[in-house]
Amino acid sequence: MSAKLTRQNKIKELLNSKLVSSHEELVKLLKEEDIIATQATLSRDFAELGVIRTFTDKGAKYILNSEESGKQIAKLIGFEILSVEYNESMIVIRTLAGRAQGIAHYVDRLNRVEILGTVAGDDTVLVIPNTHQNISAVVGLIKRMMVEQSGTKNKLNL
Amino acid sequence: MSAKLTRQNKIKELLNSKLVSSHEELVKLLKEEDIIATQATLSRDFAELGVIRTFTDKGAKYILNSEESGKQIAKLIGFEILSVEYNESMIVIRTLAGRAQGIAHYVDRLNRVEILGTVAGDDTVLVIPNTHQNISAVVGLIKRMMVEQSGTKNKLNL
DNA sequence: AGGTTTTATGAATAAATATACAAAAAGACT
DNA sequence: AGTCTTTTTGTATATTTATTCATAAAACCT
Repeated sequence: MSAKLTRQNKIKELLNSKLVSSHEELVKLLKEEDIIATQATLSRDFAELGVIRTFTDKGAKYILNSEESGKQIAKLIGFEILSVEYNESMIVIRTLAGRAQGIAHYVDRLNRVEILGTVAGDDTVLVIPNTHQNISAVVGLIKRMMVEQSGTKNKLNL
Repeated sequence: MSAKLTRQNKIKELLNSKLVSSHEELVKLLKEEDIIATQATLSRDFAELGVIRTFTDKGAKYILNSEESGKQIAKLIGFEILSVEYNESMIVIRTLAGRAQGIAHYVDRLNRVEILGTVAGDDTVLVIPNTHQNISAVVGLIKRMMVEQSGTKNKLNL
């Protein structure tokens, strides 16, 4: 495994397990694991990994992008989307009985600004786009998402 | 509305509609709307609003993380509302898992003509306003209702 | 209203992050 | 092996963001 990959994997691990508030802090944590890197390198790593900075009561906190972690969840769910339809103000996803909650949860975890929220029943998910968003763009987003995750493009009528 | 609230609302609006890559950039955008503020103020606003920084192919991008900022205020509210957001045709109330039904029931019981009905999932309530109703008026109604319940008006960013 | 406390803000500056540039390391291909 | 190309990294520095300290504004009392 390349040095870069080793380091980035360790970074993911550390971000998931510790509260990291600055690049320099992470430099030290890495050093404890015998991985030497400078702040500049971490700055680049953060961009590549899509690390995001959030605010906590204790100041900044760097975490891995939720879209990434969301994708991990998705694999566990296993989508069975039957259809994705929409009118001018919302999108309706049809799925198998009992799957809607999981799909809605996944969509939520994507944390996309384009999406205001979701409501899930048993076999239907309602996706509410944000104001100012072109709804077909959001539909595209969802379809791409689902296809990516399910790998069953052909089965779907997308 | 206080100057701070006006500004923060405009910030939310701008972050949802434009790609903002730095504080200074937002200073200028705000100035175009006749809102004068310095970078220092925006730094504080970002922390309060729970704005997060993500990476795009075009560099940094600041976006709202309603879930995060919502959590900060959640404890202050009896219902545990995380956020109240809306687009041009409906309102989405986020809450903790299992609370949505109770909140929807409460909204129903208000028996307001402005509200056509509600749909509740597990952690999300959809409020459908009556035709021709000004949606922000209905949002105001809901927020006031929540504040009445919690009695913590000033602390909330609602 | 006037006095007191709390909250909000700006200017200056400290602290943190991103980047330009040069050099080293790693591959790729004879 | 050697040469060329690409990728990765560090140093130094530019840029950006957070904070300190002082002041102003707002809220809160009698």
